[in-house]
Amino acid sequence: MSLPHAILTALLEKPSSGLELTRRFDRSIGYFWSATHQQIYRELGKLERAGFIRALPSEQPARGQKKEFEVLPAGRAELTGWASGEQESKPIRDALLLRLRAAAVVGRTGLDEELRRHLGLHRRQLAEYEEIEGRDFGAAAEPADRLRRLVLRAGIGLETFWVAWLEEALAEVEEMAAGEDPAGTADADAGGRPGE
Amino acid sequence: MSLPHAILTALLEKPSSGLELTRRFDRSIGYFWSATHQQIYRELGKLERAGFIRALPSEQPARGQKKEFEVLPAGRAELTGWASGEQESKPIRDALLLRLRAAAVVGRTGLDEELRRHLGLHRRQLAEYEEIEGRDFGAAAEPADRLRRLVLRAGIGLETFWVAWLEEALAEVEEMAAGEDPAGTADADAGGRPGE
DNA sequence: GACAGCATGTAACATGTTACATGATTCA
DNA sequence: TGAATCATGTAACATGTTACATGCTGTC
Repeated sequence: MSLPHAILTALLEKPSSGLELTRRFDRSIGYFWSATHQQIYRELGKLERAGFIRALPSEQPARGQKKEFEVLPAGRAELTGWASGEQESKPIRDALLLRLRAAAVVGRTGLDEELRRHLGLHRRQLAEYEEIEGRDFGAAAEPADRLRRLVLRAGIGLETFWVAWLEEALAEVEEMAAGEDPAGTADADAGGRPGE
Repeated sequence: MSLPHAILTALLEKPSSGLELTRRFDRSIGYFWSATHQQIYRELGKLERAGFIRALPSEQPARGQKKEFEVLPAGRAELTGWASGEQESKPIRDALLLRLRAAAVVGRTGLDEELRRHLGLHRRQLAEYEEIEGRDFGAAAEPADRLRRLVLRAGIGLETFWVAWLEEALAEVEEMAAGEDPAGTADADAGGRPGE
């Protein structure tokens, strides 16, 4: 139940059309909550029917015509309630970690290239976040900007972690390849299973 | 498309029934790929129909009777292909960050308590991971265990990050409360919007 | 008027969540 | 025999993904 609240937040920051929202979900908000345009249009319809948002009156009701939405008081109240309550964070769900665990059982063919590729991606993302921080956030500003900067710093911290972990993982995998299994393709045994 | 592969990995590590899998998805594998028993049973059905796994022959086909599964060669091949190919990691999706961003617009009522609560949860999770590392992984072992340890170290790194970030966020939010907005409940304005 | 690009959608399907249903086993 | 627990499932719905459909606007 977070996409509607992401949309309400974005619309409070600035009334927008579906496509404008889609673009903002590719940057900004999208850095920690992504959504496709199909999801956004579907959700805009629901929010409108629920009375949380309304289309800005601009006479065109037709398909292919731009349609801007703004948040109504009920929508702001809904968002306030959601933001101030309790909510558990979901456990980690990461396919790369899963694949590492699979590689422990079926062999680590191609693993080092994949780790290197991800390392490159995360380094690029980290650089992008750091550029945004340098460009948009200078000295301590008003509360709203300080909160947005905290969010950005979470992104920076996470990417920093991934870069460090991937470097560690790559070193470990290369050391394993240099060691007892020159081909690096043999299946590992299934005995022991610590970590259960 | 990761749950079937998570199940194949788990079954290769050890043939299991649906309920046993469910339990392992609450520890171990579940630390980076969670699943409920309903998902697991549904997926076991699909994997069986696809010829990737089979029920161990033990005569009982009835409801309420334990049913153990093992991976067939086709299943192992499927997993090997999935683990050795390319695959993008999904962008971050974190509701707490989204709520921080919402708080920048609708006010930060209750935010500090929520941050403290999450800090406690992440500290506990970190301690659990560290205990597992100390208990199950000693000196460098065989390749399979070294890979599993790498996965665990990702969990440790992520929790370490969250603890550090939450401490930073809490300090910042408390400083904001001590500053220009004693009540801490007023709405922030919507002007500026850096980070777009 | 043809085409590119903008803008809004529909449809079908996969995955994840929540609530509930049913049968087997054990033990008081 | 009745309650607790183990074990396997169904149903309904919410959310996310992929592919496609339709109408508008500007420009060559």
